[in-house]
Amino acid sequence: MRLSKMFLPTLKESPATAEVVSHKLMLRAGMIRKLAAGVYSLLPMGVRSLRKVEAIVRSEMNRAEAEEVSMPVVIPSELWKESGRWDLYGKELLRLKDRHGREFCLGPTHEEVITDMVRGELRSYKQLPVNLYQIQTKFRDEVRPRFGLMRGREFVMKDAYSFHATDECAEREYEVMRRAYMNIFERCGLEFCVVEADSGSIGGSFSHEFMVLADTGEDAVASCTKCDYAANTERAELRSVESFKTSDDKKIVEVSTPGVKTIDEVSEFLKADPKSFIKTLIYEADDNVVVVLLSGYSDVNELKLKRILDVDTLELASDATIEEVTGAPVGFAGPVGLKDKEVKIYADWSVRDIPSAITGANKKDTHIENVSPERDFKAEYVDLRIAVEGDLCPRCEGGRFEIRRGIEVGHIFKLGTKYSEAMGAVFLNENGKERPMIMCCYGIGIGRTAAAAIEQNHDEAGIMWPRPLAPFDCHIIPVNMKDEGCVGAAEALYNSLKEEGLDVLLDDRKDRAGVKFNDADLIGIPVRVTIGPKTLKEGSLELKLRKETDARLIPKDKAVEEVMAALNGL
RNA sequence: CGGGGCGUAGCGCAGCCUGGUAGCGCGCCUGCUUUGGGAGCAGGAUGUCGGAGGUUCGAAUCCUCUCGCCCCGACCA
Repeated sequence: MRLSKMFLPTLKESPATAEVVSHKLMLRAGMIRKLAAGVYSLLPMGVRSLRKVEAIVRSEMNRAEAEEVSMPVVIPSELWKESGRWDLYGKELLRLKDRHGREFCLGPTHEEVITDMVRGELRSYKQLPVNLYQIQTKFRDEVRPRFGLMRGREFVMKDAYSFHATDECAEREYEVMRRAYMNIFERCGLEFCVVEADSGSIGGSFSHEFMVLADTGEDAVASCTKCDYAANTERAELRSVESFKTSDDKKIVEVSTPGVKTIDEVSEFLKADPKSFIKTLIYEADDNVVVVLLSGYSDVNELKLKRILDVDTLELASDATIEEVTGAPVGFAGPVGLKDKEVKIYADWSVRDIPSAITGANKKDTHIENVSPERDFKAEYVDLRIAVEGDLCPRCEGGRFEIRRGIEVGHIFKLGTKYSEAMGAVFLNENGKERPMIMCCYGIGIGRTAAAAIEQNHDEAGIMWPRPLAPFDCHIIPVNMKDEGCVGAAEALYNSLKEEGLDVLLDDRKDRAGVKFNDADLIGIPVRVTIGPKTLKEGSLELKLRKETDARLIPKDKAVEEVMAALNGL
């Protein structure tokens, strides 16, 4: 491609609204432009780079013998009503009506459509398994889209769905896909890790996320320093505490704490360590009220709580409910004495580790000291906290958690029969018995992967594309467009490299060298060849890798081989 | 949804408090010079000041409503 003819509007300054590096650089490098919140157009440079991601994804999916299909973006509401998600999915599902008033939605994910596609067609265990995928635009009306392609409302996703006759078969395919995903992200040149994850509203029995490690990541990953356990912190299990720490038998005493409510305030007021507090939270779960206890320094993991309670909705109780349950204003709740009120108390394991605790007294302006969990209240002990740095690993002896930030670029789920049962996707097994198909699904954010690659590969001057994702392989810069030798050599190299099958960018604009160099650094093509009159006189050109600071001279008549060699070394 | 902020030229911003005929830098166009890390000089074009209503002799500026965008939180495959 000739840069003089390319639609490549680069920017010197970052638009004010961009916050993260990948977003800023994608805007500056002329890859994307915003149309509305979370909705972007891809410019030629953006398309090129996303196509590279798609090509890698497609080739690995095909190699794993999944088959490509293409499903509609506009989906009739009936399918979503069948699965039950029309009512459960919430506002993220963009709903619309056609001219007849029939309801549709824009597909945020395609379990319903694919299930509808195979049911009726696949009737026998002999026709299973199948694995179908597509690369397609999705729409999710996110509450807060941000960071450009990282979290858009409209985005390109590769989604795959497999159908099986048996659990074993489903799990085998899950493993095949896990490997395919590892190949994909390795081929993209990304530093990533695979973690256990929560399956969220998509449902299912287990799932793994593929996380590109980057400080700007929206997810936190806990990984063991000793064994290979790694999980999203919203999922990470913690080591259980089986026995109570013995208390020293002091009697409970009330202390007056006028107007002092939060753990910080009370610990300051009583000159007590926050670790000796039991934090009491009151939740409304579906239609019930539950009380949750944690050690004073930890935070509740609402996903774990939701799973334990097996409820759809969970939120902190209103002030009125808290007063009703505890008999005291907000800020003085505690577990002691609550047993009369028919509320279920769940305590995190960490509470067992506090022999003599301070809690609210369920009485205005009052706390109590010397509370002994075993002696003074009954609770069900479960894993409820969010994992933090230094927590003990649940899987090995002596390992501890390390917490890092990650960008979720891929997610695979074993769904089980959630959709096949709801939608009647059944087959006949060897015994002629009707059974729901076992399903798995597998997703990759294409644009997000490209964005994550930039987060991981950039410097002050711009993008440093990993070769496999780069919009072009080689960038040729004739330094002076009025120098015939210079232009001639550039044209010749441009043509030869194209003949080698490379994607080549020739900066044939009549601009000064500085402009070209700065744009080159910004758009980040991995190999750059500079052709200037000075070195040309000696029969050489300059070859520079974007990731290295220094250029080296190469003989003009060996230029093609040198460029190929440099690319192969990347 | 709660809290905060911003909408003025393609981009980045000033002007608003204290009302008086819209400005700066970059970019863009023309010409000459320049040509190895975002050139210099000269000339030039570009605005429903997000929108609607109001106050006023007069509104980018004050008031009301509204739309859009961004950040933090809540929420979320």
